[in-house]
Amino acid sequence: MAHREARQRRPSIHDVASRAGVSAATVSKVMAGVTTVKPENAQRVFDAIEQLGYRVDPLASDMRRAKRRIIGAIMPEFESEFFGQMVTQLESLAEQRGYTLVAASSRESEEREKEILARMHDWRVAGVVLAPVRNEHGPAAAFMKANGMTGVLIDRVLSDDAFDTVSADSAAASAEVARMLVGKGHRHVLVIGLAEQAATVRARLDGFRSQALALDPSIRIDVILSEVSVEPLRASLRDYFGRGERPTAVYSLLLKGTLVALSEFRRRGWHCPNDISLVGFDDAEWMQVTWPAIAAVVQPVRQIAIEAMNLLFRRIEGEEGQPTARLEPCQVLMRESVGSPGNGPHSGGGDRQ
Amino acid sequence: MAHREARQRRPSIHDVASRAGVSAATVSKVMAGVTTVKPENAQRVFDAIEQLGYRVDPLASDMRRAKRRIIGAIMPEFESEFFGQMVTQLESLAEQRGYTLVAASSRESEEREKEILARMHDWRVAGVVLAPVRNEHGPAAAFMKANGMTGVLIDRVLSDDAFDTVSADSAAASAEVARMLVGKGHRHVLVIGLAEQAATVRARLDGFRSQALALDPSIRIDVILSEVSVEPLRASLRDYFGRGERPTAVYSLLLKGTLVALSEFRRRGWHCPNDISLVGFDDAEWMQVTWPAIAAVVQPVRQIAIEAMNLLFRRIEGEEGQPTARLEPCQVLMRESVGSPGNGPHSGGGDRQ
DNA sequence: GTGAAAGCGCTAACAC
DNA sequence: GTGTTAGCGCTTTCAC
Repeated sequence: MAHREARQRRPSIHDVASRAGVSAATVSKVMAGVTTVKPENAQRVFDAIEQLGYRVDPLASDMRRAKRRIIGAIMPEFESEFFGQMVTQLESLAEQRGYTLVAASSRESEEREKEILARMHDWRVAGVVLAPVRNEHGPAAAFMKANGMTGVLIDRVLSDDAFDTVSADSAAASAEVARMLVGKGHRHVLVIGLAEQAATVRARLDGFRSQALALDPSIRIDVILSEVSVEPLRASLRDYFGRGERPTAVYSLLLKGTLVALSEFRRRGWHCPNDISLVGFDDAEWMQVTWPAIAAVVQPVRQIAIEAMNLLFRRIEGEEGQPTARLEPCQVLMRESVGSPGNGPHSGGGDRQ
Repeated sequence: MAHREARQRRPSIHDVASRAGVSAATVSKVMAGVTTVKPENAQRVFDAIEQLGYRVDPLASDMRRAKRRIIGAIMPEFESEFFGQMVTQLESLAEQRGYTLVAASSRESEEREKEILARMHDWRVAGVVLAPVRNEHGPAAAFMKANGMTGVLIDRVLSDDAFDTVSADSAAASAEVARMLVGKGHRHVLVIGLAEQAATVRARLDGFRSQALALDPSIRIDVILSEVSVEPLRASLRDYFGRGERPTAVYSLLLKGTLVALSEFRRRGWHCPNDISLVGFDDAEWMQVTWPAIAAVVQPVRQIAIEAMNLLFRRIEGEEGQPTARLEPCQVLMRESVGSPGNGPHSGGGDRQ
């Protein structure tokens, strides 16, 4: 590596060309790996590149090409482990194919989601991985459709007539949760979630309910779905318990719900699993270190990312055909927050920790 | 909005120009807000833009300009709340100034960090916000320096002779933690951390130690610093407690350490704060819902992001002068995990829950 | 095998 | 006031 006290203008392909005594076109060919270049010249080009520390300008390069080697990723938020991992995976997969990932957060706003998409369209990204705020029927997907963008929908989606979709198999996971809870003897379960993310929540709910009822038709399943945000959910929950409802287990359909449930338990001095059991959709690192550890459904982030990118690149490369709707299997992690009812439920919040 | 069944080529500035009956240059001027354009023509341009749904191609635009309106952000990871929030903030601040943020994760690897930086350099980003894996003396900062890139260093940094730095005032926060713990009567405290992130950890450690010793010179402060990763820390901690060491409080200098401490407590059946107190650097959402809630130092993410972007843009706009080293104040959130020693320490892990 | 020429979509001088 | 010209740095025919 030559020691360049670099400042100002970086060497361009023409600098390399003149130093190697060839034309810019030849340099471009050498870099593209075209074999028809005389080995001797190729070597001189490589030498010049090395000496100058030359690197192609991806912008200029993309400018000329048909497709730009940029993938856009739109997530509802960056703050959670799930989407953090997702972006990390997507970034790495995009890189592997020589693409740059440009990630943006819609901050749980459909309006912003559409704006971001418009901006990505301006950038003429080759493809988009969209994790919609709500579901596949939002304005963002419509925008993509209307503008002929190529993309894949992930996470809060079930299936779409225009785009491939990839998400966790929530229904199957929920069914497994049902089997576990019923198996442990629970016959009164509260399910909490956010109605806004309609399709996915429905799947999780139905998966749980049908399996639970199949196992024991007399089981009682209460459901609290908050419309938009998490705070109303907290209020409803507080109200629900305040009315004297005493399910033996709570299944939260989303991470924030798990947090809310825990804090409400805490408020009442209930402990898991003696006073009540808890399972949450979505795992988090802290769940295995709390007292007790919280049982959770682990989403296959990596699988979703890999599958999404595979599908996306297939479309980018021009593959036609009906959109597919993939469901990747989850893993249910049993932990101590789930026990059998009757081992001292609601023993009165003995306040030892 | 005209209903365009968009496919293939988007309208270019020339399409707008010909439709408006002016030249491309005029369109460009109108969009740039130049006032010397005849109002009538300006109007026709606006109309054409609207009818065609025209939007500038930022790539092409940046291509021609001197500086590209792209800011690179490099974080050690995306999975934690802290960096997730940071990216969200940075993205929003960049947008406000008409820039696009391209975020990348170095995945805690200095080697990868340098590669990413090289790629950002290829992109000719206007500036970089770098949260280094280790500290300001790593290869990434050196690369930036050698290539005359403009940037700001954040988080795991103290000060630098080439770049502005912004980080949380760990020392002051740690001093406050010391005041609190000593104030509660703790005279034997274990501090845990990662040695790799040298400078910041030192600052936190020194801040704590000097304040604690100032308050009570006889206080005993044990320190466990794992070299590189968190797992050895767990082993050391297990060993430490296994030897029969019984501090009345633990101060973890990093989030993962807090998790490790909790899980080790748990393994031994200890509960906070009765058996041992715990404070961690870095807050997380779950910490307020566990039993008990975990006391934590909250980093001023937003302030750091704002300050970093201010400094960065000032440099981008050509401001010269000595690099500054900013420290933003933290907030110490007292929660139930901290109590007074002697209220039943090590009472023997009564295994309720 | 290689280079000249054209041009991706835009903006900035500089004429007119 | 506005259009012409000349690129930004690259890739891609298409002659030679």
